[in-house]
Amino acid sequence: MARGRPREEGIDDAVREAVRALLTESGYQRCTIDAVAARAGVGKAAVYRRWRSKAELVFATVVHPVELEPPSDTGSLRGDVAAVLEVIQSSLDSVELRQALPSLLADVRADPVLETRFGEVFLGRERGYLVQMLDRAVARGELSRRPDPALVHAILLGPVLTWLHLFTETPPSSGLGASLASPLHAAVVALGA
Amino acid sequence: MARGRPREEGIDDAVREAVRALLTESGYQRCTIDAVAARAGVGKAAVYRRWRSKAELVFATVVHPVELEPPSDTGSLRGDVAAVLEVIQSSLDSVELRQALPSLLADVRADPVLETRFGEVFLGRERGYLVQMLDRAVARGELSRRPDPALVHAILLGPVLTWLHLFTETPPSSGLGASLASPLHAAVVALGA
DNA sequence: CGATATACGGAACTGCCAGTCTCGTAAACT
DNA sequence: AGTTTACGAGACTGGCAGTTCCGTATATCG
Repeated sequence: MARGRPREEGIDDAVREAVRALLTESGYQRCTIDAVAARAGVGKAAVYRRWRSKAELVFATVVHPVELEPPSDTGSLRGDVAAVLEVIQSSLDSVELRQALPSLLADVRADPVLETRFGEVFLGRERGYLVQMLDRAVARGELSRRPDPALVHAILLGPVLTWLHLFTETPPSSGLGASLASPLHAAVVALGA
Repeated sequence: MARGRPREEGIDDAVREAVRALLTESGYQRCTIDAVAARAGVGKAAVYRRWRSKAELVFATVVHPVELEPPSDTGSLRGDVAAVLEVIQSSLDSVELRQALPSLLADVRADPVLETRFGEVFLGRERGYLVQMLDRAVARGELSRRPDPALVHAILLGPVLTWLHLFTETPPSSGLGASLASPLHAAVVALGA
């Protein structure tokens, strides 16, 4: 049984909401813990009682809750690739995440615990889905052998990530995922030929 | 004519060398200006007289000097794509740059002047070369129309960048650029069909 | 009931680091 | 000789992450 005064309900959500608002309004650097606590109407200690660091708080707020649904079996590799690209893109294009990502990645890289968790939560899960997708394609006879999943991962995730975080221009009107689906399908096919 | 005591020769190089050493040994965060100045046997003022900020110093040390040579005309789109991938990869896989890039990108994003210069130096030049490559392919009849250069840029740069900065695993033994050449050539062909 | 354990907001405090400024001195120009 | 700018050294400012302490509130255990 839990001893002492229990954690107050609602503080977790209030803090996370404050983080999202401040990230959107001011970006990662000016989203300070003091500002977050003030905005949430909470003491700093209550924040640090729940998350070990700013990076962990932001990670838990904007990355962890992203539910990567397993992309459904669309019946063809082409359809599966298009679906995966949509999932990847939609998981990356929230305003908060685009604001936070460069600095967050830097901080995550500096914290071994967070780096491991990032690898598992973000990359590992996505990689697993890709393996399923590739195995289905092999079973259908669309690929003669299963290509290196890491290469496929880089080929599908890389262009989306790079566009959203390095390029300043707006994505093509048809949508980034849609524009990439056809060429990247061809790339995967070439890898598995 | 220059008034007053002239800048001392060699300080620029000594500082840049100290930056490279400290980035390699300790990473961006612990590569502090105090440490750089001490290592170079120089006062902090001499550093700030030459570069406006830490981000600008690191940028000038590890990004600016990267000479992106125009990829030569290999006679085929396939060869050109392979050559471009090699240039991109080799411009990104120095130890210092891999250590610095996440934090450097975050700092560059926060400084409008640097962000503009980064876009011109790094992205703009590369983009120009891609346009030349695509125009040659169209002239040869390998592509029926010139695809959106920004999409091609994302497709070629994205996988390399993502692998080097997000993935912890080592590149395939044949080399990252070589492994990506064939599938990404297929992607470009699909885009320009 | 009282003792204990944990939570709360508020605020003071530490430590690190980027960036600025000052001092005494040196090296060029006019 | 006088002016201007550079130099190393080091003091200083300011912002922010993270810690600690205070007075208080709320739970369980005996």
